[in-house]
Amino acid sequence: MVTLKQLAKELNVSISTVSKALNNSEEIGESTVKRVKELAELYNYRPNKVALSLKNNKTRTIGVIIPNILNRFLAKVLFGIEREATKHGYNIITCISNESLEKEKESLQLLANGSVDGFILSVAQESQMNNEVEHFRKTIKQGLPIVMFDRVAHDVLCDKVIVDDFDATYNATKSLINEGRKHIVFISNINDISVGKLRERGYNKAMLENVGLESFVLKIKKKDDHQKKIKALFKKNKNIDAIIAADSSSAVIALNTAVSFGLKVPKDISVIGFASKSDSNHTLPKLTTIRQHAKVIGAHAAELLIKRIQNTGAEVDVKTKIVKTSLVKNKSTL
Amino acid sequence: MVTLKQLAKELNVSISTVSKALNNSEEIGESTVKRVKELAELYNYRPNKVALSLKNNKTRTIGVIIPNILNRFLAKVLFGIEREATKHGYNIITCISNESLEKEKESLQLLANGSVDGFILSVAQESQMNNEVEHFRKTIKQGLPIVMFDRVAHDVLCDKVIVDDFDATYNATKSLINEGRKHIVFISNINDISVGKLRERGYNKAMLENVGLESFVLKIKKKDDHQKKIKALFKKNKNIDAIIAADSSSAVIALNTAVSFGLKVPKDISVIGFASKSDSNHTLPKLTTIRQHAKVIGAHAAELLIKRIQNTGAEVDVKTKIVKTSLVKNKSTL
DNA sequence: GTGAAAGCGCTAACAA
DNA sequence: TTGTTAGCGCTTTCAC
Repeated sequence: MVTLKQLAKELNVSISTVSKALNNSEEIGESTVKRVKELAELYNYRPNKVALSLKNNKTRTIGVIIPNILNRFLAKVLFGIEREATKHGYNIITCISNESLEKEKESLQLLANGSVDGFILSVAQESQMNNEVEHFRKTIKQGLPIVMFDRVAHDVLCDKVIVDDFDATYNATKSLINEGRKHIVFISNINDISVGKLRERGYNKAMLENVGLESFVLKIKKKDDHQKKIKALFKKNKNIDAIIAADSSSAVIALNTAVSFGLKVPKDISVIGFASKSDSNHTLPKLTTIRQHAKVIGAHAAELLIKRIQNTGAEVDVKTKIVKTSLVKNKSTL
Repeated sequence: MVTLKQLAKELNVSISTVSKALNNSEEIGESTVKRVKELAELYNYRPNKVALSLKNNKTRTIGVIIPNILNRFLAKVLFGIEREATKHGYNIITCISNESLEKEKESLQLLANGSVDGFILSVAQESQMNNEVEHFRKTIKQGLPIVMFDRVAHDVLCDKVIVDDFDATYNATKSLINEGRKHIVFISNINDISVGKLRERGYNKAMLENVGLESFVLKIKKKDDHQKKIKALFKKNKNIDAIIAADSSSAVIALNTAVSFGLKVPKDISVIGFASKSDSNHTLPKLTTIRQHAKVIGAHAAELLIKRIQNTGAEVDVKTKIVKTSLVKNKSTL
């Protein structure tokens, strides 16, 4: 990499002259500016990012801590973050907590050494289960803002971007009830995390509001054989006529299992699930889904963080942005 | 963030004393070391990463350029990279090229300003289609090593990690032939990229080797309705008894379509596809898959890059590592 | 055993 | 109009 020093030497001017010329300072003479710019162009000069970071005490880099990159929703949020960040001239350093509290803490600490200007994260399952939030507070106290999305720690004061999980499941369940479904089962593979619980509550509320309907919740644990559990459900309960799934795996497996059991979807049974467009394009019939607009969530998170980074001093109140889900009706419901 | 300067001031010693004490230099007196370390601990001192990077002209950061984060395989490789990098004390800056040559170039250029010590990347579709490699060469010439994985540019001199695409499809096709299948269709959604072409060739070779068998390739384009195309295939060709898919979408859709057409899988028809474990767990019957060991690929790529970064000067020959796929037989084949 | 000073690449206040 | 200097945080050589 060429440096200002080398350019200066070759041009027989001082370093600061070169710097100013490149930054279009009014101070420098026209001809000098031209000479400098030409040489810089020739050598493809780029200001050293590290030096700038040190000078400005700003890295223009965001730390993103994701619990699981193989989760389609989270990957999509990351995509949204990356795009928005790039638009504003920020890079992202990605860490994967792997749902582990320890790794989450480490990543936070490691990047809080001047590597990043702030964080965007979704809380690891383990952290949520243990209700551990001190590491977040500590980071914020150090002057590094955090924006949480999806799985947030409600008792940490910071910007948040969340989904209307409760309402989404409530409304989806109601739409199943309106179809005339009586035996609606809620299946969830994510009961340990905040959003999973919210979704269950939304379902329960809708069911409770309708006399004669009884809640029926099937919780899948990580170690369970997902397919087996759902097959067993169908075997034991022949009268199930609707499924609402809190996660895409449960939704897809439930739909495919129903089909393989000879049930007609959606005639005999409806299926709705939190899932992506791609999930719904892979099933036959196409799955009716609750879409979370992951990319939008990512973009909002990035935007909130960047605003906060650039507003240090001006103590703005923390914001919680709710990104509404959409119920996209496909062929797995009436 | 606390700096050495602040610690030095508070302790009434010089900055260099503090620095040496923290780095366990023999020069410094025992008691001083103790005092320094205690205060550093108290203030939770961490050496500023940016300053170190500037000093050492090394960032301990890897630039990763991924064409598409929503592709499960690529996401998994990223996971592998992140894990290996973290193990070696490296961070990763992730850029998503979105299959665009322009974005790929930009990311490369942007990060070549001192932000990273090297790159790991998989070539964007557009770059492969246009056979554009100059930006890679330029980056390498600038002294920033590149490791390519999966979709590689064969005529760029750099380390590579690839999959045995040709052999994998060849062998998988042979295993279908050995099952007694006669009408084996190859479906691909990735015919524009290098690996897609290799996979097709492997299939063709196996078919050509067996008299009486005829190649039948169905190419899906990005803008096509994936489900419709595959449905039409089954409608027009009632005698298809095996599918081999170059990508997971095609595999999953083919399997589900076959089932919905009343075909018994695997009695009437076998399905094999390049796919992940999770894909195969979502279908009924479970999909027989060609596994690419994405995490291993990521880990190898990171390892290769880090070795090369740390070996500057010692001009090691470029390596191409082939990570063998495994054919995991599930219930969609005999 | 401790400190001063230089230097990594850059910007900006100040001097000339 | 151009140059000198200091400083961002750190390490390291050299002096004391």
